Amino acid sequence: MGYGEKGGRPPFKKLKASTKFEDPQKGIAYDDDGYGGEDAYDDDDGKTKDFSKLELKPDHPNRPLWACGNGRIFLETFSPLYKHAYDFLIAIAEPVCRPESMHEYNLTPHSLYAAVSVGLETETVISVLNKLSKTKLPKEMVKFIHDSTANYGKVKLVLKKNRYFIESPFPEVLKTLLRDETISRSRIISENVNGDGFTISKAAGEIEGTHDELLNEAEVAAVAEEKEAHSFEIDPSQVENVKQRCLPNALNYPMLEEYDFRNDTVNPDLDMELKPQAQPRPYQEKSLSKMFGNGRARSGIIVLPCGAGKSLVGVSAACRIKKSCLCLATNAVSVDQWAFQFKLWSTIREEQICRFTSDSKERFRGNAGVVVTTYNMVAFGGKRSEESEKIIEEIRNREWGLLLMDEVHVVPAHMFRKVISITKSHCKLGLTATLVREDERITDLNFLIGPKLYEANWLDLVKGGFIANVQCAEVWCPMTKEFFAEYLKKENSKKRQALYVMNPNKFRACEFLINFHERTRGDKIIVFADNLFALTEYAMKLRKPMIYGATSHVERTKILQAFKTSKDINTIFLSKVGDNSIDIPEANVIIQISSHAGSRRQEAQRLGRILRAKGKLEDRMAGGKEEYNAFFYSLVSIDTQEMYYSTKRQQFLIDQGYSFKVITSLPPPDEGPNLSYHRLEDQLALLGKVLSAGDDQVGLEQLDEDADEIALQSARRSQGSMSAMSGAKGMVYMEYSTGRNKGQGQIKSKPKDPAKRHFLFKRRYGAT
DNA sequence: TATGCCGCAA
DNA sequence: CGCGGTGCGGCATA
Repeated sequence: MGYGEKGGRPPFKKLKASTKFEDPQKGIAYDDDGYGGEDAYDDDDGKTKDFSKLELKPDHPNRPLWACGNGRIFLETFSPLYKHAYDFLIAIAEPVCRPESMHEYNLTPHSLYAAVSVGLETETVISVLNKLSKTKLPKEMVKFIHDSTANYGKVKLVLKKNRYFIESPFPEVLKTLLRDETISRSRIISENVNGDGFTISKAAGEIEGTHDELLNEAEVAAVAEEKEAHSFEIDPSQVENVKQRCLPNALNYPMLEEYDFRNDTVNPDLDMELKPQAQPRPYQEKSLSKMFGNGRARSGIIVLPCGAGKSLVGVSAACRIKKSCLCLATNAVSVDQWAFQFKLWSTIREEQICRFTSDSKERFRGNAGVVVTTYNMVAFGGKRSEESEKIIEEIRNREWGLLLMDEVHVVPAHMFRKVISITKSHCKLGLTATLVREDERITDLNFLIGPKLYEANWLDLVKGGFIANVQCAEVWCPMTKEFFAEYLKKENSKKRQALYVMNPNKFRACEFLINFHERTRGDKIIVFADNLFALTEYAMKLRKPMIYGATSHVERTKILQAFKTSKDINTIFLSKVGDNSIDIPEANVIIQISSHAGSRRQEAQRLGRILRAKGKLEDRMAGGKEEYNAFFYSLVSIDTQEMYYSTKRQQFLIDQGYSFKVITSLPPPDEGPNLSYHRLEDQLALLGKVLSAGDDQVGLEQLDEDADEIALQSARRSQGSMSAMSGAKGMVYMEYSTGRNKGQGQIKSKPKDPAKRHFLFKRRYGAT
């Protein structure tokens, strides 16, 4: 009995025969590839390191993949099959980490869901994986793929004449779904039903000419399968709930949403084509082929870096569907840009595209058109002006062919739910530069919009010359003695932040970098600071223009115009306003002097600002052979909290495939006297300013609901001078504050964030 | 009566 | 949790 198994397949002997490695663990442990050792994967359950089950194929050097039993897949980027393998992996797995020579991917139920959504079949996934893999696929992996995909693609959500239907070729599947309480409650009983209570219809489907070779077989099979479809109707307001019930973590019949736009005779056509000069690049074409692979429009998300031309993808999609399109952006500026892009790339007529924002309420003529507006306008729940009320009513009542959603990663999930419940659309396309978010709401996006259809690899786009080649560097600035002494004294995180951001050595490094890039390279520089105080101090001292929230619209455009055109304005300072929507293609250097506690999203966004620099830069540097044409610096004060956050952000960039450099000697010693704050007394003056400003803010923060405290604070502030504020007195105040809290027993009900607590108190509170 | 600017709310 | 965006009402201007 036991012998049968053993005799059938002796894995160890076979392994030894087929490789020259004596010890399989050592042989495949990547150390020889300089892959960074095993420590990086300690978070795993340990299976990653257990390579004993892998059997190397005789021709393994020709195959680019390592597949592990726990769902991890590693891809050698130097393989001649890299391109094929990349396209395939990105379709079936989640990229974890994509450095230069080795990519890491993870198979998840969601990633496999996405794979099936773009038309891949279970057996295709397994056979292609097997073909690319250096080893025979682990049994666990094959089983996992089978288990995860068995039910995918069996159920569809279809919008017909403003009514939603759940459709499937398998009536027994529909019965299974209806056994779920949520779904059966959402059902609407309609006429024309058969004995099972389902409507039967012909589900026709034609295949479009161009195909991805990998998808071809699967698609033919898929189309052949659906000769007739059974369906039942559901309540439009319950669509999201029903979708959620169908997800892999619940009933596990994820619904596909596809729009058979060519056979939609109910909704009026919109006459628009791509202009001949609009030539999508290969990766843009690829995104579109994933979306339209089977002649219908699939809902989902396309991930392209900023500056890689997301808008052309969006406009192209709208031009293929040729139905009314609702385009959502994050703010009014972005709305203008989208309207402009539609006019630029497509033949849409002026009166058929309109913007809907607080100050431009346009309406399109005829029975179809494109409306560009913001998420806020659609989701806004408060009282609207009469005009807005009318337009929003039109948006509600219309059946949209395409719901085009820009920057889906920045929109809160509840906003999406609202938008999607308000609008009725056949197809939803989400565009984003990154799916990384601090909160883990990505999974929401998966069912609110659809699976990820395509994700471009940044490094490949760099190599293809489509986006700029960026040098990322972290500049480590030592704290000056005086600033560090104060830093150690402070417990309040606000004050500490002020100190490490205003660190004179950081300022000098910043000044040096600006001078260097302005004078020796003729670059255009953006300096980012989250902290308003630091932003103004830096900008004033260096006499550079700055833009923040309070900067008027007129002023903003004036500054940006000067930055773009004038030879004299080469550096601008931006607050968080610059993170989104301010479009500055001219800039090719970014310096961060402070950033939000390790927000990877912010990092990606800012990096995106300079990625599009490519084309123009080449003109400017004609002849000179530059390896890098864009620069991204993060300035960090050594031995402060910043160091902790920066690790997180670094990891993000490394995961994205950027090499990271740490610079420790900026500014160079001989630059000393040429830069600000060379003299100790200047540094001390700055310190005084920081301390008093910090105290002021602390005061305001503590004011809240307590009247006595307000009186105390204003009295304290009226003492004014910085000497009264600094040193011992500041400490006295802190003790007073914590002591009071403790006395009233508020610590239990309202504990302070551990990170902000003074290290001396941490242990005590933690213990109780 | 149309327009632009400001402060407020969530 | 602070900062920024957004729509809207109110107010003043021409």
